[in-house]
Amino acid sequence: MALSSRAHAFSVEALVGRPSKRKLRDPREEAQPELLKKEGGEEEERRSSAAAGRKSELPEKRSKAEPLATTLGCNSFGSLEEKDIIQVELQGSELWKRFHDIGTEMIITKAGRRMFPSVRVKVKGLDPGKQYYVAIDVVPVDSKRYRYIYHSSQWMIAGNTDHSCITPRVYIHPDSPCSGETWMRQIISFDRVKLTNNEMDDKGHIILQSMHKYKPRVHVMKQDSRVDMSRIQSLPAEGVKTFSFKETEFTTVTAYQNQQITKLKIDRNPFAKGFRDPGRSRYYLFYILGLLFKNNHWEFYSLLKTITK
Amino acid sequence: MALSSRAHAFSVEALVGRPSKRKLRDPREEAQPELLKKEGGEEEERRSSAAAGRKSELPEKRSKAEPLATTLGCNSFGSLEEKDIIQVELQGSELWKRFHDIGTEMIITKAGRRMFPSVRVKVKGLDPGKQYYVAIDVVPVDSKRYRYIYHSSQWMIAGNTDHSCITPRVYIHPDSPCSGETWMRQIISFDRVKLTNNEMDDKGHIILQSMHKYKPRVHVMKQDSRVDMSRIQSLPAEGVKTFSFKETEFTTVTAYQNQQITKLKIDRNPFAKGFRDPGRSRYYLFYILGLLFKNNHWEFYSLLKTITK
DNA sequence: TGGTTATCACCTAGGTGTCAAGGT
DNA sequence: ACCTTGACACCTAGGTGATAACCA
Repeated sequence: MALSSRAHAFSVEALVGRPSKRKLRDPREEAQPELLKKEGGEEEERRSSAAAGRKSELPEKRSKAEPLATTLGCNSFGSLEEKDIIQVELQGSELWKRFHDIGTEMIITKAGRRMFPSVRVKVKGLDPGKQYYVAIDVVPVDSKRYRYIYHSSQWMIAGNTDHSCITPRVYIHPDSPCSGETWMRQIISFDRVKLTNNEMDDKGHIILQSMHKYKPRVHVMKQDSRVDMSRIQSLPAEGVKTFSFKETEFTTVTAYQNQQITKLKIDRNPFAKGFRDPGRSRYYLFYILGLLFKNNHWEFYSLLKTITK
Repeated sequence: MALSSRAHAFSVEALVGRPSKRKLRDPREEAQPELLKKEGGEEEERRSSAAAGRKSELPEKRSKAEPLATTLGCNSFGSLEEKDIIQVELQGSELWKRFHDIGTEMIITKAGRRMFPSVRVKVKGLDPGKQYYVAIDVVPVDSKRYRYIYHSSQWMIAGNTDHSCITPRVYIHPDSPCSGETWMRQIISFDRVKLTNNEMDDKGHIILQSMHKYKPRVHVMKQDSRVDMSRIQSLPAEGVKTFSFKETEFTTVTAYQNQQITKLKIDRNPFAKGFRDPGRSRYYLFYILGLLFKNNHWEFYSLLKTITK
């Protein structure tokens, strides 16, 4: 029945509170999957010509036609039996770019932490009748370890790391396997992927090292009934189309370094709503209202329940 | 800012409250999947001999060895390439039986309602290296409509219904497809299946008619790469092993009829914890404590937060 | 010093039975 | 008279950044 000292400390803090400095910004983008943005998906390991086409079928808030790299090769999957023009478009790339301009950071924890923003894509050019797996992994951008310099708000190289001996874990999209038709009809979201710094992780999370630069990659694979894809932990050697997006690069951290990143995360991630400034901490609200209901705790509580809904 | 009249009505109700009549019972069973019980899985459409074996490897609270029907047929999947002794055991059948003895009721709603208890099974006898789908559906037990007679606490036949023109929807376990090895290593839970009375449901829920008797069936199917199993809404004609359990029969309702069922659900379903009697309704607790903290709402609130954690 | 960890208050998301109102 | 519906209080489950303690 004793008061938690932590709770009290927290509430005092809340009373002092910082004033609201939040900028007014375009809401949603991450929150509303139905608002699609067109962005370029760049195929990795490009072996064949890539057509840089312009895309503008869908309306955009800020019309920004970006070059869209499409795959036109005919050597994928080791056969010629399909049109073979697979495109992958990043969704919500406006938000990704906003983070990228600051220097995206992703928290990694022992238990596993989701990415925000999450990787969401639309795929085109699949054979509607065929079965595909869609997967994601995260690979190092370089072999450097980084350090954040507060006074200059910059990331500096702080050393070298050899990633070559670790094969990245692959997260297979839970809808896999699924027909090309179904994949193409929906936005493919990897919002449940978790990143961890625990090298002994046994929950299938993606294992990364803190203070390093990485980029997510999206893979599209045709079903191979000889392999139990649902349980593999690394990619098959062939028959895989791989895409990545410059704006999704990030630096792994165990605590945010750049406060602008923190602010943007709080602003956009619904789960961080509790840290958005105005009305921060119900303690304060409760305290003020408490003064108004000195003699009727019952109505006090009822009113609070109603207001804070 | 006005007080919700509903909220007030509810709180008055809470003050009056019913006294606790809850019986002391064995906790968990549904809540703890790691406590396994052995029960008989009875194959439907039995074409071949079934061995009624005794099972007692695992300890039971009330030792109750039940006949376990196993499938020994050799005509499944249209081939002889496997051992073909698939067993399916219902998990948590103690709880199912408790409900069954009263007369299990399942609520169905327009939006879809989960089952409680949920169907959880263990499968044996699969080919570890082969891929399987595991699915569930719910079929009528008879063609009768039922009515609950309060004063006699009994279900009576109230009319006839023709179910013959509707094919039941199938819910494919989200882990499907998966290797026999993986299926056999885990408890297969269908806790996310939802039942609905909305014939126009477009969310893939299982559509049932209220006031009718049904039973869930578990299906085990070998993967057929020619069919996109992930999207089918009805069972394939062949290559399917089907199991059901007498104790999982239930009557569909839109509101519970038998109060013993309500009590047992509240007792066992974690999501109904708010209706367990002692301490029911925080309103009451808040009110009493409010009297003790007449002059310090701040500590009042802090204390409550601590206690109600 | 600089990075990591566990715990916390605060959220989102959604599964319960209750109740009053609606429907047939 | 009996069944259905929708709003609601109350939960479970779990995703956030803040914070302080910890560690090398």
